Order: sequence, then structure tokens, then C-alpha cells
Amino acid sequence: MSHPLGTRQAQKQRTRRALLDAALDLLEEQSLGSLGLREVTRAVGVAPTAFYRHFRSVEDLGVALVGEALESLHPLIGTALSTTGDAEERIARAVELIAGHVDRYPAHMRFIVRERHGGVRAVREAIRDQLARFTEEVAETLAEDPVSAGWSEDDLLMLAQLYVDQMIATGCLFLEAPASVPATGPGERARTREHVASMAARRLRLISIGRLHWLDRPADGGTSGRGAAGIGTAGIGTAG
Amino acid sequence: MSHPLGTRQAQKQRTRRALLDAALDLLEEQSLGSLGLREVTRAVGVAPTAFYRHFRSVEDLGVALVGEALESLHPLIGTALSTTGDAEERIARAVELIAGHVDRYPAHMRFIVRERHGGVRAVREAIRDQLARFTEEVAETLAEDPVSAGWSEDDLLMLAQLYVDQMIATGCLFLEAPASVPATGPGERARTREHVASMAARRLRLISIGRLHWLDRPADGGTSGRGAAGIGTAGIGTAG
DNA sequence: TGTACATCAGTGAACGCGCGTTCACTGATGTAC
DNA sequence: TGTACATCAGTGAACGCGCGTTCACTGATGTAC
Repeated sequence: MSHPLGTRQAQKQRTRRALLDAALDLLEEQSLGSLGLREVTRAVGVAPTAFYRHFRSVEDLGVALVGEALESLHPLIGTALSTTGDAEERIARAVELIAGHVDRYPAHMRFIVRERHGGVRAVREAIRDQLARFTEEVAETLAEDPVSAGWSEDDLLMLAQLYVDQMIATGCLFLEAPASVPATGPGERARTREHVASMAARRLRLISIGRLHWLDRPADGGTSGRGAAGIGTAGIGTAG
Repeated sequence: MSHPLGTRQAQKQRTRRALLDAALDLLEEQSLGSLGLREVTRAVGVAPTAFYRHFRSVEDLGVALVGEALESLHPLIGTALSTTGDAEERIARAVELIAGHVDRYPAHMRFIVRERHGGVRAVREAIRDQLARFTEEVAETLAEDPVSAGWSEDDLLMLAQLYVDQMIATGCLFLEAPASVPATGPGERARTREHVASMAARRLRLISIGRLHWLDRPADGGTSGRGAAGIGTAGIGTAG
């Protein structure tokens, strides 16, 4: 009666899931470093000691969360990259995908954003490593694009990093734009879904434009580029 | 003898500084949410209760840190914006300025990066508000630039946000690139100062190029732009 | 300058509390025959 | 199918510890006359 569904393994997995979900829930209001083992077990309704059947520590649980949070983000990247159409359509689609992801997995997104630079080293490094994998993947896809002809490897990596960073920054903005508040309060326009989407699209647009004209520029100026032609730098962009 | 330098006020300020510095120090390894009041006073060498003579809580101390960390960042922005020369020179100067700032105030930079999305609401919001002020300032400076002729206000804001985000992202990269390790370990090239500087410069270059060609593009496609001319979008940037 | 009083930064003992971790346990599930 | 034994997810009592906060205090600094 208490275990109607089946095997011991299945029940264990259910408890593990409950611990992960409870942790994600609690992390909406705090960071992993201040999350207590007892807090998590209390939220689930098991004894504190049950925690040790699943994780060695809260830090360990955090690393597990990194795994699943970024696993859920992974298909998003694939979908965004494989979208066809003109630049404007692809940008709109990418922004939509991110917004949809944040709607579906807000706690995952918050966790990544918060712990990416958070106080728990193992978790920080796990996120960094996973994002580096994503970046590499994006870079490889970009490399196949005819637009990238003549780009150095570092240039491609830079662009990939820029895209990955944008993805996270945009997700973060959507997190702060509650779907339930479409009405514009005083000065709260910045946290409207439409406004966030519009600004995110603008950013991607500017990056897309910069990308198209990347090789127009005369020299590399950096330490290791190889793709540019010409010497000297025109006086572009002078400020007051 | 125990208070050779002067007034009661001066001594109080010295203790306050010591508390702030000790906190910054401790925050290198953890986040504000898990920082204890007793930890801070222990590091300074005063009784726990002395803390309350200066701050109501650790959260309160955090808000004070936001103030001084972003105050130290402020002149940086002014200097970067007022730099003259061609685009390449200005980019190099901006990257240098950020690197220098990270060298001088690494703990401040780490604090901002970590707590910007951290678990303490009051601190998060203080950082957000201060960065919004910076962004507004950058946007105003950009507006005066002839390159920005015909740009909508939202476009300028978008660009300003992009620059401010880049500043922080670059600072964060320099934090992870210890000045003491110029030698390239296996696969550690990404955390070399020169490589970070080179990649940061590339990003700014791409943004600068995108900026120059912003109004070349045919249509706005967003919700509120006003500066663009023409209709339809060319099929730019198709991926595999 | 000297005296009497006020201020207040820092002290130290005490408190109740929730923490992470240990340990021997229970009893349902799984396995061997 | 039935029986005997092994496994192991979850229990609950107990531990020592460091936490934030309170309180009445001390004694150097500041001020009034």
C-alpha cells in the first residue's frame, strides 16, 4: 500500500527526485551555499538522515542539479541553431525558445544564473565546464556556416561565447519578467515580457550585423587572429 | 596608546572599514547569504556584538559593499567613455582599464559578479539599480555620438546594456585569469591574461562593427524602433 | 587648566536554536532454493 | 508456490557546535563650565 508502484529502485528514484525538486524550490530565495540539508529533507518530508542515501552533501546535490539543468538547456541550443529562415526569423525564434524554456524550467534557469558565479566552487566549475561544451558545440556549428568563411578559430569561439552569454542573459531577464504581469506599472516597463523580448532581439540583431561585417574591417589587432586582410584601422566610432 | 590617532569617530570608521574588508575577504570563498556575522567579527578581532554598532545585519553590510564596489567602478566608465582615438585604440584602452580595475579591486569585482544574481534580494536589487544608473549614463553619452544619429532610445539603451554587461563579463574573466600564472598550462590557455584580453577585445570589436552598420539593415522588426528605413529582410546568416 | 558629567564603541556572559553527522534500528523488497 | 535469508531505503535519538541576538557593563573620548 505504501509502495504501490513497484520496485525499491523506483521508490528510491522518487525520493531522489523529491529532494532535487525541493532543493530547486528552496533555491528560489537563497543560494546553494546557504541551503541546509535539513531544510531540504524537511520540505520533502523524510528524516534528515535519508539525505545521505542519495547525496554525500548539499554540494553534491548541487552538482547533480547542474547536470540536469544544463541537460534541459542543451536541446534548446540545438533547436535554435538548426532553425532556418532569414536572420530576423531566426532571432525571433531564438528569443521565443528562450522564453519558452524559462516558462517551463524557471527554477533550473535561476539555479544556473545564480550559481554560475556563486559561492560553491564545485558547482561553479561544473557549470563552467558544461557551458564550455555548449560553446564548443555552437562554435562548430558556426564554423559550418558559409558566413564564417575566413574566420579564425578564436573569432568563432568569441562569437559562440557571445551567443551563449546572450542566451543566459536573456533567460535571466525573462526570469525577472513575470508572465503574470503583462500590465505596465510605473517604471516597470523594463520587466514586461514584450519589452524583454524586444531588447533581447535587438542584441542578437546587433551581434548578427557585426558578424556579417566582421571581415570588412581592415586588421585583426589581436594576438592570434588569422583571417583578416589589410593593415591599419579606420577611425570608426568616435565618442563625445 | 590604544587610540593614538585621534577621535572616537575616526576609530569607529577604522573598525567599520575593517569589517567591510574582512567581509570582502571572506566572500572570496563563499556568498553573502552564507556569511556569518561572527565570522566577520572574528576575522577583525572584535566581539560579535561590536558588529551591531556598524550594521544592522550582514545583509545591511552587503548593501554598503554594493555602494562602494560600484562607486569604484563608476570612474572607470567615465574614463572608458571619454577615451579618444579610433575604435581599435578605444577598445584596447577599455580592456586595459577593466584589467587594471580587477587588479586593483579584485574583491569588489568578485562581489559584484557573485551577488548580482545571488541569494540576497536587497543586495541583488541594489546592484541592479546601480547598474541601471550606469547604463543610463552610458546611453546618454552614446546619444551624443554622431554615430548614434537616427537611433531610437531603446536601441541606445540596448547598446548601453550590452556594453555594461561586457564590462562585467570581461572583469569576471580577468578574475579567473590570475596575473601570477602567465605560463600556459595544458588546456589552460583560456585563463591567460593575454587570451582573455584578446577575446574581450574581439567582442567589443564585433559590437562596434554591429553598431556602425545598425541602420544599414532594412527593417526594425521589433516592437518600438523608429530609426530604420526600408522594408523586408535579406536572407543573412543561414546555418547548417 | 581642572573638574564633573555625558556619550557611546566595544565587551563578555548568557540564551535558545537549528545545524550536520553518527549510529543502531526497522521492516518492506529482492533473491536463492 | 513456500520458506529462509540478504539487502538497503528510510528512521529517530543523540551528539557537540556555532549561530544571531539580548543585556548590563566598562572605560576612553568628548563637552560644559
